[in-house]
Amino acid sequence: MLANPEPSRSVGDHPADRSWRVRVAVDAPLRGALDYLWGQPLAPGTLVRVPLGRQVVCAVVLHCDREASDAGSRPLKSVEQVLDCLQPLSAQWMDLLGFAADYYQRPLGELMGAALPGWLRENPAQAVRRRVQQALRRDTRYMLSDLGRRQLASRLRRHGPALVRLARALGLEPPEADGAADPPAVRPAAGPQAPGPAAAAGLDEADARRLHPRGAALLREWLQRGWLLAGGPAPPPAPAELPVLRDEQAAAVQALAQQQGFGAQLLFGVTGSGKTEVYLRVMQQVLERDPQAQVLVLTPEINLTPQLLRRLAARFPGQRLALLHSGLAQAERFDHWAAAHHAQARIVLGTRLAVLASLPRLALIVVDEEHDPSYKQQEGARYSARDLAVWRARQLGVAVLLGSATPSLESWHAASRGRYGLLRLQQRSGGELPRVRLLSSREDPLLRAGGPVGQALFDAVTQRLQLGQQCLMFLNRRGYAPVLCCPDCGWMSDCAHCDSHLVYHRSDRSLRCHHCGYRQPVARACPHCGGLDLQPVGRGTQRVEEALEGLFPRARIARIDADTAARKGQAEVSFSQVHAGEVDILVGTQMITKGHDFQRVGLVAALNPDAGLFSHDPRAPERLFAQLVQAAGRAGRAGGAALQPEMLVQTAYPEHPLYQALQRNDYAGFAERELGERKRAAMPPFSFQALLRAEHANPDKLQEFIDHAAQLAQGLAAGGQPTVYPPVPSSLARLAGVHRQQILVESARRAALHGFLRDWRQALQDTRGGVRWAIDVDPTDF
DNA sequence: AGCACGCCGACT
DNA sequence: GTCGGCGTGCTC
Repeated sequence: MLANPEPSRSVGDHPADRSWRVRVAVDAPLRGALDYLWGQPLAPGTLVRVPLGRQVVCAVVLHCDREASDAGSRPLKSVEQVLDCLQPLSAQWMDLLGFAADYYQRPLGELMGAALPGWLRENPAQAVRRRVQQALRRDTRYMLSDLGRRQLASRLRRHGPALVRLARALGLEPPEADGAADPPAVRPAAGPQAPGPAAAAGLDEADARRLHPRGAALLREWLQRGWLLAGGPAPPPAPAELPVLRDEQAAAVQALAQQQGFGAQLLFGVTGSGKTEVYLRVMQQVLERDPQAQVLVLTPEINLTPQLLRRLAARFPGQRLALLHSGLAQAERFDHWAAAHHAQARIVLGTRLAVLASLPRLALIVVDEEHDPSYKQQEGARYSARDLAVWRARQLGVAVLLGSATPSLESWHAASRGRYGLLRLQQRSGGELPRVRLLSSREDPLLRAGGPVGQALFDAVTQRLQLGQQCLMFLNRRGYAPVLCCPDCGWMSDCAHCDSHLVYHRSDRSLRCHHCGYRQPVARACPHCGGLDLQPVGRGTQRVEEALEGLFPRARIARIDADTAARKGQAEVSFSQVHAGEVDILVGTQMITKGHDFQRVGLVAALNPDAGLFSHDPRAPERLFAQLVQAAGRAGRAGGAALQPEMLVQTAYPEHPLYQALQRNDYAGFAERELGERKRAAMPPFSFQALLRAEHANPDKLQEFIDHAAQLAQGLAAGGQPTVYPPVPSSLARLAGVHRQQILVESARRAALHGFLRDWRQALQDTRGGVRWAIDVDPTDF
């Protein structure tokens, strides 16, 4: 299967060559499967290239049987190429994608298209073959398995010296003492600390070729027989070098060690309680128990978690680690995907799309920051990577570990019902949790005067700066001011294409729409009345930065948001300046609350987080709570500071239960209250929802469609299952010149909702009118 | 999704 | 007289 030296066959013209009917899924918005012909039967999961219209596309074999001679119907086309250098996708992978396609109401081919690397889809078989051979060879080292050790040991005497050299280089001890063994030419394995004997690093194909004329072929052959392990064994880290686990951590690791088969465990740990160390220990157990096992680690955004990547690489230096995220170049992503698909990568670290990766030996899934909204795909197939991770773990009978300091209400609810295990980490390993102080912004003179910083916050910052500590200022608005306003006539800088304001950016004197990207130079005079006194209203990070420069003239101030990060690497430069102590005050959006632990930050301030309290989006409070907890966690972990780290929240509603719970560090209390509200309102997790989103440039056409859809839904939901709410404009009713409406449906029973969605989708598919629409199952964004 | 085919306005 | 708008329909 692997690296078959024969080139893939092209189609022949003999009828005998076309006697099997191959049913495939293609990445086109086609509901049904397509049939082709091929000379031999192809296993389900085989990747092929097939002609479709006048192009050739990648497809996955679903099924294969003898050609049914349908006389009269149009003759089938033939499969063009079989990508036989890649193992067929497993039945379990096919089932996973089938489930996801069905659950999220999307064509199977579309899901497969999303799961397979784009490079694979766009390249012919020969190019794929070349790349696979490279990808699987490069940096891949092989070690003997126990089986291989026994088999080779019993054969060594019968073979020549070249084979003996090869076997020894792979780690087979010489049968008798033999001091003359020359060390093989082996590069050290990738990874920051990979010392140890040369054999521990394993051999790659190039090394093998140097040791034996047929070395590379032998490696492949032995790999197939199970004599070899890819990646080499994890040199087990010496226990003395590992951090000592606290009791809570040890108990969590122990719980996972004892778990048999499927189980979802919610690892609820405050910031700094050592969740990552628990992941690493549990991973180590799994990787050691089965020398071929693979672990999938999901993370919200890979660019924001360089520390996790570094720790994985440092802890498992011998293992090949694959990365899967959209930031990789296409060909590079293919290499990682292929390494995972052929089980050479034992550890796969990726963002939500990685949950769909082919992982034939998957034995454990870790979902870090499981509450993070970015696990939900917001276009195309709108799947939840967290939910699919749990499904996949159940399918395979393996553990899934969901980690968070502020779990999603869904997971918390599942844990409180006993459906998930609950593992708590409540102690912080280094330093104390920052104390939370709520600062009322109501009577503050500095805020009344229009500044971003109240008196209490000003004093606190001053004190920290005097102590040589750093301050983090967190504000969820980039730009200078969210809108420009004419005091004479009331004109506001509205976007011509969206129902939103143009944000004033002072750096280049532009007005920009943060939704559609529209951009224009800032007007000198009011375009409506000609008034010259245009006023920026409200505050963004740029304006805060400017104000802070005035308030703290001697402080070194840096800003990190999507605008400063637009320059490649700029954010990392700023972050490293903070780490190096070259910055006193860092201003930014939630970008600064993720991924980085700052040792010298003594104070974290949320300048104006109240918008999350009263949003029409029912999930806004839990997002706000999670954000604030995350921000608080940035405060220095190095104990021994002269002053305890603090989180300050400037709010007009210090008595609000959300802030009160934050102050008590009481996630459980917050969650119970939110869940109570959810229950009263019959919202998830006490019901199941789906949303029909429709959009069109012409509001009348959109209205016509959405009314029709509502009518259809009412007809299909006779008996009240599910509840169909009336159509409403979406939160940005007009975006980039397109009008948007939506219909919410909700049911207490998932099966009822699901059956309804099937029928509704089918009926909608038959309606014409050019309106773009999609069903969003378990929507998180309204 | 692509990529055709198919009927109605402003251009060499 | 053509070039080209995107509505409609199909891809085994």
